Amino acid sequence: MSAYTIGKVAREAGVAIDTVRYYERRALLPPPARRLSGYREYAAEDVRRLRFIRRAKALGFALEDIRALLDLSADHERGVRGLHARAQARLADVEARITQLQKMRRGLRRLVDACPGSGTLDHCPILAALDGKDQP
Amino acid sequence: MSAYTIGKVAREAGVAIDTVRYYERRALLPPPARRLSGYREYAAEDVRRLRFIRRAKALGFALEDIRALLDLSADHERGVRGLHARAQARLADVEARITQLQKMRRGLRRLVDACPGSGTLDHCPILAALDGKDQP
DNA sequence: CTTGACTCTGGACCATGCTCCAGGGTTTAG
DNA sequence: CTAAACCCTGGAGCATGGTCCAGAGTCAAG
Repeated sequence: MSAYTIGKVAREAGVAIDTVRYYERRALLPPPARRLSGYREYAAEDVRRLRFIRRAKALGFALEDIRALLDLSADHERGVRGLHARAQARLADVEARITQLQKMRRGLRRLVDACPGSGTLDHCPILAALDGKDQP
Repeated sequence: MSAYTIGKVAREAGVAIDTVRYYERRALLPPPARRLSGYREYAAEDVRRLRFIRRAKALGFALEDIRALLDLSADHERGVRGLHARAQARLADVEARITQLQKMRRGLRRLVDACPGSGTLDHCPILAALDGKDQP
């Protein structure tokens, strides 16, 4: 069992040292073992966990969500079901965003194409792109 | 021209009153007309603008980005030169966001599809999928 | 052994995007 | 006319997700 210092585990996982301690405070990482000196000691498992957190963050999960994901991953009763549901919810959200952004892209494209120089269209296609009745 | 009070415009757009004033400070909304009493007076256009802001925010745009988009549309309406280039820059930004979200979608789909939603954690690939060597 | 790199704690600080408050004045329904 | 509902300003406070710091102790290479 190679043991990592906080600096090592941070480098391996690609995050800042302060971030590691911050995640510990936020309970995304369990309180690590300590040397007699008080130095934190991490294991390879923690590197994996940190990478998991980083990737989940990149997928748009909030830290609280990620904590929930990690908790579920340790829960043999409801773990799998919960993970599946949460990933699906996140997926639905991402798909909705893509749809909206595509609308905005159409609006911007029209703007770019339609006014090579100047000339006024009465209605701006950008605002119109996201127009619509109200239940976002 | 029906005029809206700040409370009305906020309700119509689905945001808080304080948020409207905050957006004014951040120049996402132009300084509105005032009554003699000092009360702000808004028009239907402002409701539209606020809704746009809300939706753009839901898409993950920062307020600064949204301000840029709004400036673009305002400049469009008054035929300002240089619009074309800026619109193209915004378009590139939106396209980058779409690409990024599509990546997320692929990642999430892999998780959702691969996970049966039942069974034991050892068979749930979500954790495994978020694991792995490092090149995010 | 010394020196430079590393780690500890607790708390301050940052940017973003609100949200709330006090202590006023204004509007409007009845 | 009056009470309830609304609006004003300026500034403080909050949640998120970190980031930085001082002042002190620890570790490892040479």
